[in-house]
Amino acid sequence: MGALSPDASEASPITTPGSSILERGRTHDCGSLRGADAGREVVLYGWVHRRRDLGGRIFIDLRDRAGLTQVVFGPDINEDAHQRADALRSEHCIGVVGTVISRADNQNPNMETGEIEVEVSALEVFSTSETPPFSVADDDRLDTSENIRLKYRYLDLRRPSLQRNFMLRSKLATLTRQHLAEEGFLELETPFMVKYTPGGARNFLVPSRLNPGTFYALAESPQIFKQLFMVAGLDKYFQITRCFRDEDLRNDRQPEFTQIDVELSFATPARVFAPIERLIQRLWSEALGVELTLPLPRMTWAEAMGRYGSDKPDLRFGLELHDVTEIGKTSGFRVFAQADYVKGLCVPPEHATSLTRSQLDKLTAFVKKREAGGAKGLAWARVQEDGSWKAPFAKMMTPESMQAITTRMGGAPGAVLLFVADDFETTHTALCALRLLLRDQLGLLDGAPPWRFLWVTDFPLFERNEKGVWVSSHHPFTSPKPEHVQYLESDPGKVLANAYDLVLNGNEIGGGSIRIHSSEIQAKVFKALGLSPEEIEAKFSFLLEAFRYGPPPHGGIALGLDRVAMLAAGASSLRDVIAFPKTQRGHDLMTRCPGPADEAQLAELFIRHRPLPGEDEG
RNA sequence: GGGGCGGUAGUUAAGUUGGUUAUAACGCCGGCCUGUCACGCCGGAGGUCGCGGGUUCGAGCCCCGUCCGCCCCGCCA
Repeated sequence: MGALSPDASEASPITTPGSSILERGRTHDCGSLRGADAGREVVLYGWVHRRRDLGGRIFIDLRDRAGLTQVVFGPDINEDAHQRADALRSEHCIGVVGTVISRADNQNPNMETGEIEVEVSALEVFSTSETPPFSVADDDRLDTSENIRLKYRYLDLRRPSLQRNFMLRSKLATLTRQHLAEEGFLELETPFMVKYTPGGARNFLVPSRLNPGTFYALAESPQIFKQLFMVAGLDKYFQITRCFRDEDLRNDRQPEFTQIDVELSFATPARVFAPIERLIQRLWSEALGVELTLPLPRMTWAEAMGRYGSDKPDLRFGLELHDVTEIGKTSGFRVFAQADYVKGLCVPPEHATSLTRSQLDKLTAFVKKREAGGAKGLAWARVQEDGSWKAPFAKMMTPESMQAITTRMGGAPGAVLLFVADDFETTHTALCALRLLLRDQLGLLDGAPPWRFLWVTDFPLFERNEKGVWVSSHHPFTSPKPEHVQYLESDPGKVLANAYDLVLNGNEIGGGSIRIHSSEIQAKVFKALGLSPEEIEAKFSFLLEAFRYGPPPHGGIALGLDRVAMLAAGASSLRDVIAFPKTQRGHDLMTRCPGPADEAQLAELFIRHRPLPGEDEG
């Protein structure tokens, strides 16, 4: 992995005193020498990973991004080099000339290059390093805070584990280009500086100096442009491109991120899925050595919500939701009888033993929290040996209903049943959150399959915003399923879309749709969204105008390269696969950005800053 | 906008009921060491307790404000 190509095939003997080791060129990287290379004279470049000074013998682990090689200094090997090696410290950047020696019975099995070491005949210190704020060499047990890492990002990026992430990311990007090109896709570019589009994600604004008082927006995605490529007949487009969204950040959300953006004409969902599945299969095969079977599984949004309470279910483990609403109606227990939905999880006996009373109380408190759905409560029951329930509310339930629920949920003796009874949204949100909490608390991923991909299809076309107004779930150009066009006016909530997400292990890694190419249907969708002709004209006139000139049926998808890389690398944060990420407050701690602009610059842009909160006017 | 956790030596952490010289580990510096591989041994240096204010005879510790980092909700595909 990540071999660095040599600058010279073999080290030439040093004939000129003082000749630079740099001039000679490296013969090998620090990860490639093996026993078979014994006897060669080599030139290596790298950083001092670790130093072990035994007095008459100084060992240095020399590091570059390809690996580590032990180099040895001694007075009997080379007096001058040994003396100068005395001053070597962590992270000095050096070059060495030396002879590869087989370590025979003294090999280090923990190192890839442990069969050999290099006896150094000449050392050149290219540059010294101050004591680093954290140890690059202690990569595997890194013990420092995120702000120190981000402030010294160039040192953080020296850590082998992060270098592995970025070498993997590079491979994913290269394979993506290669694969999509081979599938006949054109790599085309779209502008970053675009027209501001209200709605959807908040845009970053870029003031126009040439047009005072006006602004570009940084593109939140190439969406409209890729559709225009289709109108243009540049069928089968892709791009690995940056997108910008001025929204609050998360572990898996950065203000600028990279999408693998794809669009094709004469599209059906299946024609979008096929090349993307082959791409995913190739990425996993060639970058990770994992063979995936195609087609990837598919599930409708309704089924995903019903079985997992989520539109991005983690399929690596079971613990599915069971619907017992109907049985609840006649159960005698008013909480169940009066709820819109009663659904539950069945924790099997082998995991239920750790669910003590105090644990169950904690789970109850958890589902009541706002961020976990804000359910009114959690009802729990233990299935006894005879099939009866031990539950605080058991005496209010009819034996028949308890038996029916146990059967429905597959509750063996010893299992714990957990119920939420609430409206649709709360019930599913709470049980989804609970399911994921139990995944981690009960270790349900032990021995689970590592990669579970899923296409989630048939999303609702609209959802209600906080004001109860219908808004697009995806974006306003997403096509309704043909058989649902009839409900656009009468019952918008019932309309499903030709929209889909690609989910991996409970993470959304991509999403797309078949677009509307019919002006009549587009008009109906705009109408359902309550957009006036004036608004439509102001926001989308150029696209609608383009659609007057023979737009092909088309559709596409965008994959989040950062998230794909994060999951493929086994990283827990997007920051570990983005070279120079922002903090949760959008700061770059290394460059101290964002920062104020000086008055002259603002004046040139005809911008005056308003008083900040707490700042006096003028 | 909201909730939670955190900020003490270069780093990571401990710091009792508010009490006299703020501890430890790693790192760093000096010395010794020819087979280490997280080398070892001996010695040493190192502090704006995030910042500002307050309470107090006395504040790392209590109170108010503020900044920063992380996780989450809202927001965002």
